[in-house]
Amino acid sequence: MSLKTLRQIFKACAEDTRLRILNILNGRELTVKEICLYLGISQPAASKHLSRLRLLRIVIDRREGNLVYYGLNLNPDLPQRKVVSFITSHFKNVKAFKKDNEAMYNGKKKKK
Amino acid sequence: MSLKTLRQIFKACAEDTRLRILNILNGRELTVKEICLYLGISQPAASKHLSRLRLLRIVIDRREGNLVYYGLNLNPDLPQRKVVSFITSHFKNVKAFKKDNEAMYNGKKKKK
DNA sequence: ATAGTATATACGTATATAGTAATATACTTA
DNA sequence: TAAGTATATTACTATATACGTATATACTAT
Repeated sequence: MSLKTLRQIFKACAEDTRLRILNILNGRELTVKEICLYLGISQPAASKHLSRLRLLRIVIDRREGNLVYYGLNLNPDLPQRKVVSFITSHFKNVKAFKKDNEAMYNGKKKKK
Repeated sequence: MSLKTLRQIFKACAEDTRLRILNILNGRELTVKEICLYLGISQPAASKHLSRLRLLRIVIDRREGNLVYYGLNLNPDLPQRKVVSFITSHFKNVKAFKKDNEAMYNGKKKKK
């Protein structure tokens, strides 16, 4: 693999909102609207971050009528999968991740 | 750990030169000058990248007379150590890394 | 102290990108 | 068809940062 690819993957993960997106997408598919709701971010912001992650094949999208579902790209051959698995498995104790998970299970925007 | 810390660590690793520095520092200490030589970069560039890695405690420095030796921070409790170990263990096949390793063993600036 | 070597910092410039607001597109339903 | 909902894109602004040049600091040796 190329240095450029490795750098791009790390860069894509080197941002708060995108890290939070990767965390809540771990193990499930979510629509853009749900992502906005759980993370408390605007729709264009979510869409732009998701676009970036999608272009790098870190996430994959699937349209179903009106909705677009996003999920982690689980292809085991891809280096991006390695990075995402690394994040989701080694950094579960990040406070912001825990909060987002709670917001997700409550099905509403996080309070604090 | 905080989201900010995680993001900063990833950001610090999301750059070609810094990735290359982490690769050649794996398993050894090098002076700034050696790093410049092996990677073919200017001294201020090396110094600035090293400064950034040092502030995040990804690398540690040790002055010996005129020289400053840099090495990876091997403290096993630090999350930054996890990230660096992940990079050095999972991405050995990056072409640029192999070239840099050859340049290092030849003790001179990489040719191509 | 002076000169020489190694390293760090400051400054200007160029580029990337995160955020917001507005608009555009895709699809559904009436 | 028109209206409504979901998503994507564009245009703008602000901030971050990578790079080169020049300069400053730290140390050694004479």
